[in-house]
Amino acid sequence: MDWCRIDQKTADELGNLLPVDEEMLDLAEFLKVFGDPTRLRILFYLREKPLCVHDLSNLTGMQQTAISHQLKVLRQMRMVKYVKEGRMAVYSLNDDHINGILDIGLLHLNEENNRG
Amino acid sequence: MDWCRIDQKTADELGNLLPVDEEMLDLAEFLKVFGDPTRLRILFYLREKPLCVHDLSNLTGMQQTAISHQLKVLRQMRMVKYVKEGRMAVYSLNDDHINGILDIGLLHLNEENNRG
DNA sequence: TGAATATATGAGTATATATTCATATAAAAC
DNA sequence: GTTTTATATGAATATATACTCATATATTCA
Repeated sequence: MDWCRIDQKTADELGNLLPVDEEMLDLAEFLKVFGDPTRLRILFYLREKPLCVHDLSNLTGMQQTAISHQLKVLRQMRMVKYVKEGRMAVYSLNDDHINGILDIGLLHLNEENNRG
Repeated sequence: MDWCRIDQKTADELGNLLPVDEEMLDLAEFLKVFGDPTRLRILFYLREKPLCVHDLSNLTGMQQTAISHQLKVLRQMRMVKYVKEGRMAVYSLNDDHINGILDIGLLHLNEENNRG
């Protein structure tokens, strides 16, 4: 084997600390959701207040269909839920980890902004 | 205006709670890094131990060039740093927020796995 | 000096994806 | 019952991106 710095035993130990491949794919798929500004905005709004599609569309300045498509992604990842009120669908957050990640994101932003 | 549920005042208040557009783009770009399984693996390995490119390549089972390309992304986002040791480049984490996000990711994974 | 090793990078390619447009469904208003 | 409103969705398109291949650079070793 041609390892620069670590031996097989160390490699095995490291490997055991990580999620297995399938879990890693699931995790990447979950975290990928946070990597789009439209979805981020939706999540930031919903963390403040349950909102209907039309309001999210107006708040973000995006077309209704664009919002609906992104809400579908968020629904499929079980990150939001909704209740029907008449012809409206009122969406809200459905995953406790979203707030944690958004908060870390804000911390990161602040530190980046306070850089020389 | 045609808001289903909220008025202009509420909309303005909500808007003030969110990062402005440019910051939102930066934040999405930062969080997007976590949305790829190869980069995730690199980050999980580096959080345990500084490693050279070749070891990361062996540990992940990815080609050296693929790892180098991803390390370039991570460098440009200032999420990793490296020191040259002879002809090796030993990489390590360079952002305190990475661990927080990875930890939340693991929590999320566990909860998803403990579902019916 | 020449060969091997470690890393980086540009080009090309295949795939993913975010948005728009057209349209469907369903509830409310008239 | 027809129109309007709220939402969802399939198709098409444009863009982003992850990987591979070829290759360049730089260091170590013989």
